[in-house]
Amino acid sequence: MTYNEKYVSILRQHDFKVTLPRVKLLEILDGSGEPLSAFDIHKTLSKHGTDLATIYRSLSKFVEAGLLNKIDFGDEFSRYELATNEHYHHFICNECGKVIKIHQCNFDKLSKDIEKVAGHKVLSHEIIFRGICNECVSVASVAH
Amino acid sequence: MTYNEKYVSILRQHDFKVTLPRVKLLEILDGSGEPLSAFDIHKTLSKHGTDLATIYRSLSKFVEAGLLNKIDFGDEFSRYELATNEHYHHFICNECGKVIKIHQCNFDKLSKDIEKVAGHKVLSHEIIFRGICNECVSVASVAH
DNA sequence: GTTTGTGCAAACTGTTTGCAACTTC
DNA sequence: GAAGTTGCAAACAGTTTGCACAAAC
Repeated sequence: MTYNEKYVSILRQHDFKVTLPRVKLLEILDGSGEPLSAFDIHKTLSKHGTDLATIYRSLSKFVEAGLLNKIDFGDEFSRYELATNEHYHHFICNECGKVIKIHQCNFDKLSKDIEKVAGHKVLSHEIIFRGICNECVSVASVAH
Repeated sequence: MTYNEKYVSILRQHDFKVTLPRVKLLEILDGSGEPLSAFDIHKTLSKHGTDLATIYRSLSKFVEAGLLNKIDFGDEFSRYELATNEHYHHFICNECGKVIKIHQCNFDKLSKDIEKVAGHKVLSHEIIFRGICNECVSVASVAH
């Protein structure tokens, strides 16, 4: 079987065996602009006969290997996205549920402040913004 | 039965009937410096014969009423804390697991930036810091 | 041929729900 | 006494695990 070379080489680099469920899983996550749940991925992968258990097993191995990030928005399930070098956070639209990347972040300064004032060593931070996305904002203003 | 007047009046203010599980639940959360899970609360309340289901029911009603905040740190369960007017975030120590309130926050500015640049209306934000707390930092430095 | 991954079914864990009995107001 | 709350048991949803077979290297 011949797979998309991009994902094959990612898998090889991490000493993972190359299988259809894994290649497709990476392809799906890479193609999606948003973090996806195991269920989201299963919607597509089940067409190839792939089981949810297999998806969960790959997801957790890939997170462990640093290939994926696991994200928790406080709703029913965890979501996963490809890990990159970019530093960003997530904005969730209250209206449409869309998840948007936010690149603005002034946290180096804030982390240093916390370290100085309280003495805690800050190693990482996650921010979740909630509100109304630009598209839903304009829909609302037209409706009125 | 006679209960701590503080929690009785909170319940009355929100039109909740005053019962032992509810008064004690508020008392436990108020007494704890940290957000607690339903299980944590059950550890104490089960001594009075209170069921986990009752705790979950009260927690979700209280969250809905704005009395409590529900917090998700991405581990197995949700945590709850009394809602206050203070604005703060959470720091989780990687070593001891302690949850510490962080009052520093420069987000009004950042939120305005996001609104200006991307057009999303930011209504709220949650930040989770992770690292090593001041106590664990000093233990580590002594150990070396 | 050894190691690793897979599908299937069953288990597990945090949370929710149906219901009849019981409290609160 | 009407409305809301409780304990118990059973259900539920997302996730994990045991196992025998199969694919990757």
